Amino acid sequence: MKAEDRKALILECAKQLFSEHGYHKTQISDIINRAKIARGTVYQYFKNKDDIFITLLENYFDKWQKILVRRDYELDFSVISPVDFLRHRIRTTLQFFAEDHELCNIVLRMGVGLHESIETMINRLERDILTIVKNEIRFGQKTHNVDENMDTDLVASVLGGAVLKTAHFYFVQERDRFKDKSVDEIAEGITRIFAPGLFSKGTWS
Amino acid sequence: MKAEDRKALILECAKQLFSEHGYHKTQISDIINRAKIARGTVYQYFKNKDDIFITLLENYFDKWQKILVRRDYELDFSVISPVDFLRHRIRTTLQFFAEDHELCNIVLRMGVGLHESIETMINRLERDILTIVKNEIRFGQKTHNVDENMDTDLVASVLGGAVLKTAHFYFVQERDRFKDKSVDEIAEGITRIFAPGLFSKGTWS
Amino acid sequence: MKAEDRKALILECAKQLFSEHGYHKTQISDIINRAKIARGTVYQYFKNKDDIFITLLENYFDKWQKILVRRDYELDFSVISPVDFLRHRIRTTLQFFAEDHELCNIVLRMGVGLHESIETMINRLERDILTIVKNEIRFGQKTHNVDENMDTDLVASVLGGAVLKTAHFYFVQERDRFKDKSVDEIAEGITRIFAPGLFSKGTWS
Amino acid sequence: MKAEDRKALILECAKQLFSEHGYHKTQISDIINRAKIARGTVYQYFKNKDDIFITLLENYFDKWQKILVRRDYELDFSVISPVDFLRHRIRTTLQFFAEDHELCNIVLRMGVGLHESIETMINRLERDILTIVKNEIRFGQKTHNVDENMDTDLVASVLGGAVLKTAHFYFVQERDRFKDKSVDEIAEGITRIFAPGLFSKGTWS
DNA sequence: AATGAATGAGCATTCATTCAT
DNA sequence: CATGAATGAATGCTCATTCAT
Repeated sequence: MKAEDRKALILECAKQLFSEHGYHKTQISDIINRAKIARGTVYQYFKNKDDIFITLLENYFDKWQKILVRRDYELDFSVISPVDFLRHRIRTTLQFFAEDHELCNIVLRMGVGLHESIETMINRLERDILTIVKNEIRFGQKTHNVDENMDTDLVASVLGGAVLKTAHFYFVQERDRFKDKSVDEIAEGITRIFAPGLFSKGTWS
Repeated sequence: MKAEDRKALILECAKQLFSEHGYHKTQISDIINRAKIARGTVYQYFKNKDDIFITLLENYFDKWQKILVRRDYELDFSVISPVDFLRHRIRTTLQFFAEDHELCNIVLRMGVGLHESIETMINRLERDILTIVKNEIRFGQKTHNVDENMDTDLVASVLGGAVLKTAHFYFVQERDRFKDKSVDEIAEGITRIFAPGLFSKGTWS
Repeated sequence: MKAEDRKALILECAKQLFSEHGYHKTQISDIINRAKIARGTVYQYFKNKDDIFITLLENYFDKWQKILVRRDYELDFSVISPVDFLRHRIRTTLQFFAEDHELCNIVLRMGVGLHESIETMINRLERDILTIVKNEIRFGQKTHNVDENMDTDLVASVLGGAVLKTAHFYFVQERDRFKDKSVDEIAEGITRIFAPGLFSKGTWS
Repeated sequence: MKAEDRKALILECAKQLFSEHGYHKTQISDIINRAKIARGTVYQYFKNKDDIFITLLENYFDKWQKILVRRDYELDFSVISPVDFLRHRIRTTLQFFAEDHELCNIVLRMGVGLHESIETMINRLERDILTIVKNEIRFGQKTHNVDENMDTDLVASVLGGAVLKTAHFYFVQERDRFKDKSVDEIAEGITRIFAPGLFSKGTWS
């Protein structure tokens, strides 16, 4: 077996396991068992466990950037409409994640790998939050303020993802940079983005 | 010191540490050092380390639900417009997260305690993704397809959060339930939600 | 409740628990739960956990010595035969253990209190040893060398207890004192004690 | 060093320590210090501390059974007398224990690792019991009812071991099975086994 | 290069004992 | 005397990493 193949084998097995059980619950033992190689071999190709994980992420990111660039060549910007461009971007991104759900899970849920009981709790919490959002959209549909053809699962997921990520962005990640930004201002901004799409009936035939 | 206070003290210290360093890198020793209590005391109030984390999440979720209910009393549904309702919901949720950025960090599971180098890598990846999205929005603004008053940070965060969360929802979390749903269909749905808000000029005065 | 009663209560509960689960697996918590007293109260009457155990053993030994002395008054040595004396001594001792099987268990099986799996193993080993001895006695009965009315359970227990205890006495406890004593010599001695009783037919009508 | 040797080394050191200080007082640290190996090495060969102990017991029991079988080939059952057979069995068993006094101590479970003070107390109790028995035998010798050549240490050990083991067997171990058996019946049985051997003068020349 | 036995720092958890109320 | 919250020393076990073969 060639060196490159062996490295790829380790990465593939690690990817599966990191996705299934998360970083912490995945042990070197698990990786070598699945790859059917010796313990020391891992360290011939990777500095340590972190290195495997980072390589995985880097590969993934590179792949994404390449896809973005490649797909762009297919677009003729002088012709395509903004809506088509947005749709294209979203589709390309989704396609990318759809093709490798394991890496999708790793990148978007790095927190996985806590103990059983905690995972259960987190999953319940996530589901509960989405359910609440979904119920409110359905209420909007009943009162004829929201298009009945809208997919509630989709809207809940989009809204939930947007709001939570934005909260995290302003209040944690870039907290210092935006410490003067008021909650009202952010809420207003998000509302303006969503309101037209959510409350303009007839677009979801 | 009353028993309830002591339990609250442990939770408070644990919350800070879990937020700062994540679950795995936070040790019982860190908690007791910060709380200035004895090792055994932790186990008088909590079954184990997991129990602390779960209690934190549960408290947080309860708190959120209570706030949602309480704020709803302030609304007169017969009068309020759908947009106002949406804005209200978003503001309430943001407010909640803004008030406790530590729990925000824990719940949204960034920095769950991976090693230094991995955290760095993940953060870079996240920032890079947002930057790409931001650049595209700016491009839209230059071509006068997107309102120039729009906050690119906000839109990037909203769009990024929405798309990534939706990818995770359909391709990982609820993969089996939606295995027949096509990527195009999902992309179309997301586009319909965002397009009206993003490309209707004049709403961001 | 009077002080003496309270001390007796603690001893009684401790005795039960030490017998059921052994010294190590019995925790102070178990004792105070069963006695329905406070944790600190135990230390008002006993210096520490050891003190409880030792008090239990001492009480037991005192009791036994008193019974031995008391019963002796009932005997008229000028009349009683040696056999009757032996029978009397054995009966008295057995009676004593029979009256308090919990303390019997504590005194005779101090080793109890290991982990589940070990206890299981030890018990199996003990049963296996007795079974082997029993089978050999039955073989003796089939070849008409041993009285058929003899109770094989009893003989196995007596022989097993005698040989194992003697081994422990000469090879562990008093090893130094008897380092010159040969195994053959000891085996010969034990044989002489048992042979007449085991192979004289007709005594077990 | 070969793997089997290393496992044997751990077992040997553990055996010594378990015999010296008992199961509970023997720590993994003690074992690795004596074996001069690393902490983790222990867990490469044994699942946990219990596993070491159980392996020790199992090895010992297997060894005993094998010796019993091996020695039996040496016997010609058509020729050997019952007394010779009994002597042979006892000698074989004693020989086995004599060869490994450490395992003897472990199996017969004295000194299972209680605290210093308790061990002392238990040992005193044991010695006292044997002394009482010994004195009574000497009294029998003075009254010429017991052969003067009899070894009082031996008889005390045999009688003590037999009676205590039998008490434990009927009143604790197999309590439910024999709840109808009277103390008198048991005492009578034991007496019949011992009386002929103890009171027939001239056999101990 | 490949192997896998050996390593040992690191950590959660237990539980007898204390002491302020 | 009684209480029970607080204490902290003690310990078994894990698992990423190393290195001699």
